[in-house]
Amino acid sequence: MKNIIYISDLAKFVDQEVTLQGWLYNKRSSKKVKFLILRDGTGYLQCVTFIGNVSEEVFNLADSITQESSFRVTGKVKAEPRAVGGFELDVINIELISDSVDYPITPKEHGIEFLMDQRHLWVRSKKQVAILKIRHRIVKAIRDFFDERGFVLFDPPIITPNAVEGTSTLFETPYFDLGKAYLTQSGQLYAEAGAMALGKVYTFGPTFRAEKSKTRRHLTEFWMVEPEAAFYELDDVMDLAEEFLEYIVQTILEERKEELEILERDITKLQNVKRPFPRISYDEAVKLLHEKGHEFEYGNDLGAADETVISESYDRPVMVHRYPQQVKAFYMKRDPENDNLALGVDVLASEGYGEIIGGSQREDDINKLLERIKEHDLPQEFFEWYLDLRRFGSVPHSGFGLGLERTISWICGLDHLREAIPFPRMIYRNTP
RNA sequence: UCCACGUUAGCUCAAUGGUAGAGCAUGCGGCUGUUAACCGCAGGGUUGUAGGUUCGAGUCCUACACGUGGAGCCA
Repeated sequence: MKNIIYISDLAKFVDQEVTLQGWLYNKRSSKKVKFLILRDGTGYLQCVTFIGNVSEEVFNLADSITQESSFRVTGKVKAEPRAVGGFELDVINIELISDSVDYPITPKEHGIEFLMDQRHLWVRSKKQVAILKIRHRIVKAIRDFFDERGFVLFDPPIITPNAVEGTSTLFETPYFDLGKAYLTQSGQLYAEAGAMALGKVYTFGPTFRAEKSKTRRHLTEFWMVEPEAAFYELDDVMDLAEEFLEYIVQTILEERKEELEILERDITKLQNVKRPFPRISYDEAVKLLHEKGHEFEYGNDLGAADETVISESYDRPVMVHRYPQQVKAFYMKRDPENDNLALGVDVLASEGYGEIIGGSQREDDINKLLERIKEHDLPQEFFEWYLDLRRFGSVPHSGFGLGLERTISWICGLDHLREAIPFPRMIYRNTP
Protein backbone atom coordinates (compact mmCIF):
# COMPACT_ATOMS: atom_id res chain seq x y z
CA MET A 1 0.00 0.00 0.00
CA LYS A 2 2.96 2.34 -0.50
CA ASN A 3 2.23 5.81 -1.86
CA ILE A 4 -1.49 5.43 -1.28
CA ILE A 5 -3.09 8.17 0.76
CA TYR A 6 -6.42 8.74 2.47
CA ILE A 7 -8.89 11.47 1.60
CA SER A 8 -8.53 12.92 5.10
CA ASP A 9 -4.85 13.66 4.32
CA LEU A 10 -5.42 15.43 1.00
CA ALA A 11 -4.54 18.88 2.33
CA LYS A 12 -0.89 17.80 2.60
CA PHE A 13 -0.71 16.83 -1.07
CA VAL A 14 -2.07 19.82 -2.98
CA ASP A 15 -0.59 19.99 -6.50
CA GLN A 16 1.04 16.59 -6.03
CA GLU A 17 0.31 13.33 -7.80
CA VAL A 18 -1.21 10.75 -5.45
CA THR A 19 -3.05 7.45 -5.53
CA LEU A 20 -6.18 6.72 -3.49
CA GLN A 21 -8.46 3.73 -3.22
CA GLY A 22 -12.01 3.14 -2.18
CA TRP A 23 -15.50 2.82 -3.57
CA LEU A 24 -17.61 4.79 -6.03
CA TYR A 25 -20.13 6.75 -3.97
CA ASN A 26 -21.84 8.43 -6.91
CA LYS A 27 -21.15 9.51 -10.47
CA ARG A 28 -22.19 12.43 -12.65
CA SER A 29 -21.21 12.73 -16.26
CA SER A 30 -21.44 14.57 -19.51
CA LYS A 31 -19.95 13.43 -22.81
CA LYS A 32 -16.40 14.59 -22.24
CA VAL A 33 -16.07 14.84 -18.48
CA LYS A 34 -16.91 12.32 -15.76
CA PHE A 35 -17.19 13.18 -12.08
CA LEU A 36 -16.53 10.15 -9.91
CA ILE A 37 -17.15 10.54 -6.19
CA LEU A 38 -14.70 8.35 -4.32
CA ARG A 39 -15.26 7.42 -0.69
CA ASP A 40 -12.60 5.70 1.38
CA GLY A 41 -14.07 5.81 4.86
CA THR A 42 -12.20 8.97 5.77
CA GLY A 43 -14.12 11.26 3.41
CA TYR A 44 -15.39 11.95 -0.08
CA LEU A 45 -13.40 13.11 -3.09
CA GLN A 46 -14.56 14.24 -6.51
CA CYS A 47 -12.34 12.70 -9.18
CA VAL A 48 -12.58 14.64 -12.45
CA THR A 49 -11.86 12.69 -15.61
CA PHE A 50 -11.51 14.81 -18.75
CA ILE A 51 -11.61 13.05 -22.07
CA GLY A 52 -8.24 14.35 -23.27
CA ASN A 53 -6.32 13.74 -20.07
CA VAL A 54 -6.55 9.96 -19.89
CA SER A 55 -6.35 6.98 -22.24
CA GLU A 56 -9.48 5.92 -24.10
CA GLU A 57 -9.57 2.79 -21.98
CA VAL A 58 -9.53 4.75 -18.71
CA PHE A 59 -12.15 7.19 -19.98
CA ASN A 60 -14.46 4.31 -20.93
CA LEU A 61 -13.96 2.86 -17.47
CA ALA A 62 -14.89 6.21 -15.89
CA ASP A 63 -17.99 6.20 -18.05
CA SER A 64 -19.12 2.69 -17.20
CA ILE A 65 -18.06 2.23 -13.57
CA THR A 66 -21.07 1.56 -11.33
CA GLN A 67 -22.08 2.63 -7.83
CA GLU A 68 -20.00 1.01 -5.05
CA SER A 69 -17.44 -0.55 -7.40
CA SER A 70 -14.03 -0.55 -5.72
CA PHE A 71 -11.23 1.20 -7.59
CA ARG A 72 -7.83 2.78 -7.31
CA VAL A 73 -7.29 6.22 -8.80
CA THR A 74 -4.19 8.29 -9.49
CA GLY A 75 -4.22 11.99 -10.16
CA LYS A 76 -3.17 15.44 -9.17
CA VAL A 77 -4.71 17.02 -6.04
CA LYS A 78 -6.25 20.45 -6.58
CA ALA A 79 -7.77 22.90 -4.15
CA GLU A 80 -11.24 23.41 -5.61
CA PRO A 81 -13.98 25.39 -3.89
CA ARG A 82 -16.63 23.99 -6.26
CA ALA A 83 -16.07 20.47 -4.92
CA VAL A 84 -17.45 19.08 -1.68
CA GLY A 85 -14.61 18.95 0.86
CA GLY A 86 -12.63 21.68 -0.90
CA PHE A 87 -10.38 19.37 -2.94
CA GLU A 88 -10.68 17.40 -6.12
CA LEU A 89 -8.51 15.06 -8.11
CA ASP A 90 -7.48 15.58 -11.74
CA VAL A 91 -7.53 11.98 -12.84
CA ILE A 92 -4.56 10.45 -14.66
CA ASN A 93 -5.37 6.77 -14.22
CA ILE A 94 -8.14 4.56 -12.83
CA GLU A 95 -7.85 0.89 -12.00
CA LEU A 96 -10.96 -1.14 -11.27
CA ILE A 97 -10.48 -3.45 -8.28
CA SER A 98 -13.88 -5.14 -8.29
CA ASP A 99 -17.16 -4.18 -9.87
CA SER A 100 -20.55 -3.79 -8.22
CA VAL A 101 -23.62 -4.92 -10.11
CA ASP A 102 -27.08 -3.55 -9.28
CA TYR A 103 -26.20 -2.02 -5.90
CA PRO A 104 -29.54 -1.98 -4.11
CA ILE A 105 -29.31 1.36 -2.29
CA THR A 106 -29.77 4.15 -4.82
CA PRO A 107 -29.28 7.87 -4.14
CA LYS A 108 -33.05 8.25 -3.73
CA GLU A 109 -35.33 7.62 -0.80
CA HIS A 110 -35.88 4.19 0.67
CA GLY A 111 -38.25 2.75 3.24
CA ILE A 112 -36.97 1.67 6.62
CA GLU A 113 -37.73 -2.03 6.17
CA PHE A 114 -35.69 -2.16 2.99
CA LEU A 115 -32.80 -0.24 4.53
CA MET A 116 -32.79 -2.47 7.61
CA ASP A 117 -32.66 -5.54 5.36
CA GLN A 118 -29.65 -3.92 3.68
CA ARG A 119 -28.07 -2.72 6.92
CA HIS A 120 -24.70 -4.30 6.00
CA LEU A 121 -24.65 -2.00 2.94
CA TRP A 122 -26.59 0.91 4.46
CA VAL A 123 -23.69 1.57 6.86
CA ARG A 124 -21.73 2.77 3.78
CA SER A 125 -24.09 5.74 3.36
CA LYS A 126 -22.96 9.22 4.27
CA LYS A 127 -25.33 9.77 7.19
CA GLN A 128 -24.71 6.34 8.65
CA VAL A 129 -20.96 6.87 8.42
CA ALA A 130 -21.39 10.21 10.22
CA ILE A 131 -23.46 8.59 12.99
CA LEU A 132 -20.98 5.77 13.46
CA LYS A 133 -18.08 8.22 13.70
CA ILE A 134 -19.97 10.19 16.34
CA ARG A 135 -20.71 6.94 18.17
CA HIS A 136 -17.01 6.15 18.23
CA ARG A 137 -16.16 9.60 19.57
CA ILE A 138 -18.85 9.41 22.26
CA VAL A 139 -17.46 6.07 23.42
CA LYS A 140 -14.01 7.62 23.65
CA ALA A 141 -15.38 10.64 25.52
CA ILE A 142 -17.07 8.32 28.01
CA ARG A 143 -13.85 6.42 28.66
CA ASP A 144 -11.77 9.61 28.84
CA PHE A 145 -14.20 11.20 31.29
CA PHE A 146 -14.06 8.38 33.79
CA ASP A 147 -10.39 7.55 33.28
CA GLU A 148 -9.41 11.17 33.93
CA ARG A 149 -11.42 11.19 37.16
CA GLY A 150 -9.90 8.09 38.71
CA PHE A 151 -12.65 5.62 37.85
CA VAL A 152 -11.36 2.11 37.10
CA LEU A 153 -12.92 0.03 34.33
CA PHE A 154 -14.54 -2.99 35.96
CA ASP A 155 -16.05 -5.51 33.55
CA PRO A 156 -19.12 -7.32 34.82
CA PRO A 157 -20.16 -10.74 33.51
CA ILE A 158 -22.58 -10.92 30.60
CA ILE A 159 -23.85 -14.37 31.55
CA THR A 160 -25.56 -14.21 34.93
CA PRO A 161 -27.48 -16.67 37.09
CA ASN A 162 -30.41 -14.38 37.88
CA ALA A 163 -32.20 -11.16 37.18
CA VAL A 164 -30.53 -8.01 38.47
CA GLU A 165 -33.82 -6.27 39.11
CA GLY A 166 -35.88 -9.38 39.54
CA THR A 167 -37.96 -8.92 36.40
CA SER A 168 -38.73 -11.71 34.02
CA THR A 169 -37.59 -9.98 30.87
CA LEU A 170 -34.27 -11.69 30.35
CA PHE A 171 -32.84 -13.72 27.51
CA GLU A 172 -32.43 -17.27 28.69
CA THR A 173 -29.79 -19.78 27.69
CA PRO A 174 -29.00 -23.35 28.78
CA TYR A 175 -25.82 -23.55 30.86
CA PHE A 176 -24.32 -27.03 31.06
CA ASP A 177 -25.23 -28.84 34.28
CA LEU A 178 -26.15 -25.65 36.11
CA GLY A 179 -29.51 -25.28 34.43
CA LYS A 180 -30.47 -21.93 32.98
CA ALA A 181 -28.40 -18.78 32.71
CA TYR A 182 -29.38 -15.33 31.54
CA LEU A 183 -27.88 -12.48 29.56
CA THR A 184 -27.25 -9.51 31.80
CA GLN A 185 -29.64 -6.58 31.80
CA SER A 186 -27.26 -4.43 33.89
CA GLY A 187 -23.80 -4.65 35.37
CA GLN A 188 -24.76 -2.51 38.35
CA LEU A 189 -24.81 -5.07 41.14
CA TYR A 190 -21.37 -6.27 40.10
CA ALA A 191 -20.19 -2.66 39.81
CA GLU A 192 -21.16 -2.21 43.47
CA ALA A 193 -18.76 -5.02 44.35
CA GLY A 194 -16.14 -3.21 42.26
CA ALA A 195 -16.73 0.08 44.06
CA MET A 196 -16.07 -1.63 47.40
CA ALA A 197 -12.77 -2.90 45.98
CA LEU A 198 -11.56 0.05 43.91
CA GLY A 199 -13.50 3.03 45.21
CA LYS A 200 -14.71 4.37 41.89
CA VAL A 201 -15.43 2.08 38.96
CA TYR A 202 -17.36 2.01 35.72
CA THR A 203 -18.68 -0.78 33.57
CA PHE A 204 -19.15 -0.39 29.85
CA GLY A 205 -20.60 -3.08 27.66
CA PRO A 206 -23.62 -4.61 25.99
CA THR A 207 -26.75 -5.39 27.97
CA PHE A 208 -29.87 -7.29 27.00
CA ARG A 209 -33.56 -6.83 27.61
CA ALA A 210 -36.13 -9.32 26.41
CA GLU A 211 -38.96 -6.85 26.89
CA LYS A 212 -41.38 -6.83 23.99
CA SER A 213 -40.88 -3.12 23.53
CA LYS A 214 -41.65 -1.92 20.06
CA THR A 215 -40.73 1.74 20.00
CA ARG A 216 -38.08 4.08 18.69
CA ARG A 217 -36.51 4.19 22.16
CA HIS A 218 -35.84 0.47 22.62
CA LEU A 219 -33.40 -2.16 21.46
CA THR A 220 -33.11 -5.69 22.85
CA GLU A 221 -29.32 -5.38 22.82
CA PHE A 222 -27.80 -2.05 23.74
CA TRP A 223 -24.68 -0.59 25.31
CA MET A 224 -24.65 0.94 28.73
CA VAL A 225 -22.03 2.67 30.84
CA GLU A 226 -22.49 2.42 34.60
CA PRO A 227 -20.28 4.33 37.02
CA GLU A 228 -20.48 3.33 40.67
CA ALA A 229 -18.67 5.09 43.50
CA ALA A 230 -18.22 4.34 47.17
CA PHE A 231 -19.10 7.19 49.55
CA TYR A 232 -21.13 8.99 46.85
CA GLU A 233 -24.58 10.10 47.91
CA LEU A 234 -27.47 11.10 45.66
CA ASP A 235 -26.28 14.70 45.26
CA ASP A 236 -22.78 13.51 44.36
CA VAL A 237 -24.06 11.24 41.65
CA MET A 238 -26.24 14.03 40.26
CA ASP A 239 -23.17 16.26 40.12
CA LEU A 240 -21.33 13.51 38.31
CA ALA A 241 -24.15 12.92 35.83
CA GLU A 242 -24.42 16.56 34.78
CA GLU A 243 -20.67 17.01 34.45
CA PHE A 244 -20.58 13.81 32.41
CA LEU A 245 -23.31 14.85 29.97
CA GLU A 246 -21.82 18.31 29.56
CA TYR A 247 -18.45 16.75 28.80
CA ILE A 248 -19.81 14.35 26.18
CA VAL A 249 -21.96 16.89 24.38
CA GLN A 250 -19.36 19.66 24.35
CA THR A 251 -16.70 17.23 23.15
CA ILE A 252 -18.86 16.14 20.22
CA LEU A 253 -19.74 19.75 19.37
CA GLU A 254 -16.04 20.55 19.17
CA GLU A 255 -14.73 17.42 17.52
CA ARG A 256 -17.52 16.14 15.27
CA LYS A 257 -18.80 19.38 13.72
CA GLU A 258 -18.60 18.06 10.20
CA GLU A 259 -20.60 14.94 11.02
CA LEU A 260 -23.28 16.94 12.85
CA GLU A 261 -23.56 19.11 9.73
CA ILE A 262 -24.00 16.07 7.51
CA LEU A 263 -26.82 15.00 9.84
CA GLU A 264 -28.29 18.52 9.63
CA ARG A 265 -28.40 18.61 13.41
CA ASP A 266 -29.60 21.91 14.90
CA ILE A 267 -26.82 22.36 17.44
CA THR A 268 -28.22 25.38 19.29
CA LYS A 269 -30.02 23.06 21.71
CA LEU A 270 -26.86 21.05 22.28
CA GLN A 271 -24.87 24.20 23.00
CA ASN A 272 -27.16 24.73 26.01
CA VAL A 273 -26.04 21.48 27.58
CA LYS A 274 -23.97 23.12 30.31
CA ARG A 275 -24.05 22.88 34.08
CA PRO A 276 -26.03 23.40 36.16
CA PHE A 277 -29.00 21.34 34.97
CA PRO A 278 -32.34 21.96 36.60
CA ARG A 279 -33.05 19.51 39.44
CA ILE A 280 -36.64 18.91 40.38
CA SER A 281 -38.13 16.40 42.73
CA TYR A 282 -40.80 13.97 41.59
CA ASP A 283 -43.29 16.00 43.64
CA GLU A 284 -42.30 19.16 41.76
CA ALA A 285 -42.50 17.30 38.45
CA VAL A 286 -46.05 16.22 39.22
CA LYS A 287 -46.93 19.79 40.17
CA LEU A 288 -45.45 20.97 36.87
CA LEU A 289 -47.51 18.43 34.91
CA HIS A 290 -50.69 19.55 36.65
CA GLU A 291 -49.86 23.24 36.04
CA LYS A 292 -49.50 22.44 32.35
CA GLY A 293 -52.96 20.89 32.38
CA HIS A 294 -51.52 17.40 31.93
CA GLU A 295 -53.40 14.56 33.54
CA PHE A 296 -51.24 12.56 35.90
CA GLU A 297 -51.91 10.50 38.99
CA TYR A 298 -49.47 11.00 41.88
CA GLY A 299 -47.59 7.79 42.61
CA ASN A 300 -47.32 6.52 39.05
CA ASP A 301 -44.05 6.36 37.18
CA LEU A 302 -43.50 9.04 34.56
CA GLY A 303 -44.55 7.84 31.09
CA ALA A 304 -43.04 8.87 27.77
CA ALA A 305 -45.59 11.65 27.25
CA ASP A 306 -45.07 12.98 30.79
CA GLU A 307 -41.30 13.04 30.28
CA THR A 308 -41.73 15.03 27.08
CA VAL A 309 -43.87 17.65 28.81
CA ILE A 310 -41.30 17.99 31.59
CA SER A 311 -38.25 18.14 29.33
CA GLU A 312 -39.91 20.70 27.05
CA SER A 313 -40.18 23.04 30.02
CA TYR A 314 -36.39 23.45 30.12
CA ASP A 315 -33.67 24.38 27.65
CA ARG A 316 -31.29 21.64 28.78
CA PRO A 317 -31.48 18.15 30.30
CA VAL A 318 -33.47 17.99 33.52
CA MET A 319 -32.88 15.77 36.55
CA VAL A 320 -35.92 14.36 38.31
CA HIS A 321 -35.15 12.88 41.72
CA ARG A 322 -36.84 11.24 44.72
CA TYR A 323 -39.49 9.03 43.11
CA PRO A 324 -42.16 7.08 44.98
CA GLN A 325 -40.33 3.96 46.16
CA GLN A 326 -42.95 1.58 44.75
CA VAL A 327 -42.08 2.45 41.13
CA LYS A 328 -38.35 2.04 41.69
CA ALA A 329 -35.98 -0.91 42.11
CA PHE A 330 -35.44 -2.79 45.37
CA TYR A 331 -31.81 -1.72 45.76
CA MET A 332 -32.50 2.02 45.98
CA LYS A 333 -32.04 3.68 49.34
CA ARG A 334 -35.08 5.39 50.85
CA ASP A 335 -35.08 9.10 51.53
CA PRO A 336 -34.36 9.48 55.27
CA GLU A 337 -36.78 12.43 55.30
CA ASN A 338 -39.62 10.47 53.71
CA ASP A 339 -39.67 6.70 53.64
CA ASN A 340 -42.12 6.66 50.72
CA LEU A 341 -39.49 8.14 48.43
CA ALA A 342 -36.49 6.43 46.82
CA LEU A 343 -33.20 8.29 46.41
CA GLY A 344 -33.23 7.81 42.64
CA VAL A 345 -32.65 10.21 39.80
CA ASP A 346 -33.55 10.09 36.12
CA VAL A 347 -31.99 12.49 33.65
CA LEU A 348 -34.33 13.42 30.83
CA ALA A 349 -32.63 14.60 27.65
CA SER A 350 -33.97 17.71 25.98
CA GLU A 351 -36.09 17.77 22.81
CA GLY A 352 -38.24 14.86 23.93
CA TYR A 353 -35.49 12.23 23.80
CA GLY A 354 -36.54 10.97 27.21
CA GLU A 355 -34.65 9.12 29.88
CA ILE A 356 -30.98 8.68 29.06
CA ILE A 357 -29.71 8.21 32.61
CA GLY A 358 -31.21 6.35 35.54
CA GLY A 359 -29.33 6.33 38.82
CA SER A 360 -29.64 6.19 42.57
CA GLN A 361 -28.03 5.97 45.95
CA ARG A 362 -28.02 2.29 46.89
CA GLU A 363 -29.39 0.78 50.08
CA ASP A 364 -26.40 0.14 52.32
CA ASP A 365 -28.21 -1.21 55.40
CA ILE A 366 -28.36 -4.99 55.30
CA ASN A 367 -31.58 -5.30 57.29
CA LYS A 368 -33.45 -2.91 55.04
CA LEU A 369 -32.07 -4.62 51.95
CA LEU A 370 -33.21 -8.00 53.27
CA GLU A 371 -36.67 -6.54 53.78
CA ARG A 372 -36.78 -5.22 50.20
CA ILE A 373 -35.72 -8.57 48.79
CA LYS A 374 -38.61 -10.18 50.67
CA GLU A 375 -41.06 -7.48 49.62
CA HIS A 376 -40.10 -7.93 45.98
CA ASP A 377 -40.32 -11.70 46.33
CA LEU A 378 -36.74 -12.16 45.08
CA PRO A 379 -34.76 -15.38 45.71
CA GLN A 380 -32.43 -14.39 48.54
CA GLU A 381 -29.91 -17.14 47.81
CA PHE A 382 -28.97 -15.45 44.53
CA PHE A 383 -28.30 -12.20 46.38
CA GLU A 384 -26.11 -13.54 49.19
CA TRP A 385 -22.95 -12.26 47.53
CA TYR A 386 -24.63 -8.87 47.07
CA LEU A 387 -25.66 -8.86 50.73
CA ASP A 388 -22.05 -9.60 51.66
CA LEU A 389 -21.18 -6.12 50.38
CA ARG A 390 -23.31 -4.85 53.30
CA ARG A 391 -21.98 -7.41 55.77
CA PHE A 392 -18.33 -6.55 55.33
CA GLY A 393 -17.75 -2.83 55.74
CA SER A 394 -20.85 -1.35 54.09
CA VAL A 395 -20.61 2.30 53.01
CA PRO A 396 -22.96 4.73 51.32
CA HIS A 397 -22.55 4.44 47.54
CA SER A 398 -24.26 5.52 44.38
CA GLY A 399 -24.15 5.16 40.64
CA PHE A 400 -26.07 5.52 37.42
CA GLY A 401 -26.50 3.94 33.99
CA LEU A 402 -26.33 5.83 30.73
CA GLY A 403 -27.80 4.30 27.58
CA LEU A 404 -25.24 4.73 24.82
CA GLU A 405 -27.63 4.49 21.89
CA ARG A 406 -30.12 6.89 23.45
CA THR A 407 -27.31 9.36 23.97
CA ILE A 408 -26.14 8.97 20.37
CA SER A 409 -29.68 9.27 19.11
CA TRP A 410 -30.20 12.49 21.07
CA ILE A 411 -26.89 14.10 20.07
CA CYS A 412 -27.34 13.14 16.41
CA GLY A 413 -31.02 14.13 16.37
CA LEU A 414 -32.09 10.68 15.13
CA ASP A 415 -35.72 9.67 15.13
CA HIS A 416 -34.95 6.04 16.02
CA LEU A 417 -32.38 4.16 18.10
CA ARG A 418 -31.78 1.60 15.37
CA GLU A 419 -29.48 3.97 13.46
CA ALA A 420 -27.27 4.51 16.52
CA ILE A 421 -25.75 0.99 16.47
CA PRO A 422 -24.23 -0.89 13.52
CA PHE A 423 -26.52 -3.91 13.69
CA PRO A 424 -29.59 -3.21 15.84
CA ARG A 425 -31.39 -6.04 17.57
CA MET A 426 -35.12 -5.51 18.00
CA ILE A 427 -38.11 -7.60 18.83
CA TYR A 428 -38.86 -8.50 15.21
CA ARG A 429 -35.38 -8.27 13.77
CA ASN A 430 -32.14 -10.09 14.47
CA THR A 431 -30.68 -9.92 10.94
CA PRO A 432 -28.41 -9.13 9.19
C1' U B 1 -49.73 -8.46 24.98
C1' C B 2 -52.93 -4.36 23.24
C1' C B 3 -54.09 -0.18 19.68
C1' A B 4 -53.47 2.38 14.82
C1' C B 5 -51.71 2.37 9.95
C1' G B 6 -49.58 -0.08 5.83
C1' U B 7 -48.28 -4.21 1.89
C1' U B 8 -48.85 -2.12 -6.31
C1' A B 9 -42.08 -2.53 -11.05
C1' G B 10 -35.32 -3.73 -8.05
C1' C B 11 -36.45 1.00 -4.77
C1' U B 12 -40.00 5.28 -3.38
C1' C B 13 -44.91 6.10 -4.43
C1' A B 14 -49.69 7.25 -7.73
C1' A B 15 -54.19 5.07 -9.74
C1' U B 16 -63.88 7.73 -8.44
C1' G B 17 -65.46 -0.26 -8.57
C1' G B 18 -64.26 0.17 -15.43
C1' U B 19 -57.35 -0.56 -20.46
C1' A B 20 -51.93 -0.65 -13.84
C1' G B 21 -48.70 4.78 -14.09
C1' A B 22 -44.50 8.23 -12.55
C1' G B 23 -39.63 9.28 -10.43
C1' C B 24 -35.09 6.78 -9.20
C1' A B 25 -32.15 2.44 -10.51
C1' U B 26 -30.80 -0.51 -15.21
C1' G B 27 -29.70 -0.36 -20.86
C1' C B 28 -29.05 2.87 -25.23
C1' G B 29 -28.43 7.99 -27.07
C1' G B 30 -27.24 13.57 -26.01
C1' C B 31 -24.42 17.28 -23.24
C1' U B 32 -16.73 20.04 -21.43
C1' G B 33 -18.06 21.79 -14.36
C1' U B 34 -21.63 18.25 -12.45
C1' U B 35 -23.39 18.74 -6.82
C1' A B 36 -29.69 13.27 -4.97
C1' A B 37 -26.83 16.60 -12.22
C1' C B 38 -29.96 17.26 -16.49
C1' C B 39 -32.60 15.92 -21.47
C1' G B 40 -34.59 11.87 -24.92
C1' C B 41 -35.81 6.60 -25.81
C1' A B 42 -36.40 1.47 -24.05
C1' G B 43 -37.09 -2.90 -21.05
C1' G B 44 -39.29 -3.91 -16.38
C1' G B 45 -46.02 -6.16 -12.96
C1' U B 46 -49.39 -13.32 -10.49
C1' U B 47 -51.12 -5.34 -7.05
C1' G B 48 -48.61 -9.85 0.41
C1' U B 49 -51.63 -14.87 0.76
C1' A B 50 -56.44 -17.42 0.76
C1' G B 51 -61.47 -16.81 0.25
C1' G B 52 -65.91 -13.69 -0.67
C1' U B 53 -69.30 -9.61 -2.90
C1' U B 54 -69.85 -7.82 -8.09
C1' C B 55 -71.15 -8.03 -15.13
C1' G B 56 -66.29 -6.25 -13.55
C1' A B 57 -61.79 -5.73 -7.59
C1' G B 58 -55.24 -2.65 -6.83
C1' U B 59 -59.85 -0.34 -4.95
C1' C B 60 -65.34 -3.18 -1.09
C1' C B 61 -65.80 -7.47 2.87
C1' U B 62 -63.50 -11.67 5.98
C1' A B 63 -59.31 -14.33 7.69
C1' C B 64 -54.18 -14.94 7.86
C1' A B 65 -49.00 -13.45 7.12
C1' C B 66 -45.46 -9.73 7.20
C1' G B 67 -44.00 -4.71 8.19
C1' U B 68 -44.12 0.28 10.51
C1' G B 69 -45.47 3.41 14.53
C1' G B 70 -47.50 3.92 19.49
C1' A B 71 -48.83 2.08 24.73
C1' G B 72 -46.83 -0.62 28.92
C1' C B 73 -41.60 -1.60 30.61
C1' C B 74 -37.13 0.59 30.72
C1' A B 75 -31.43 2.95 29.27
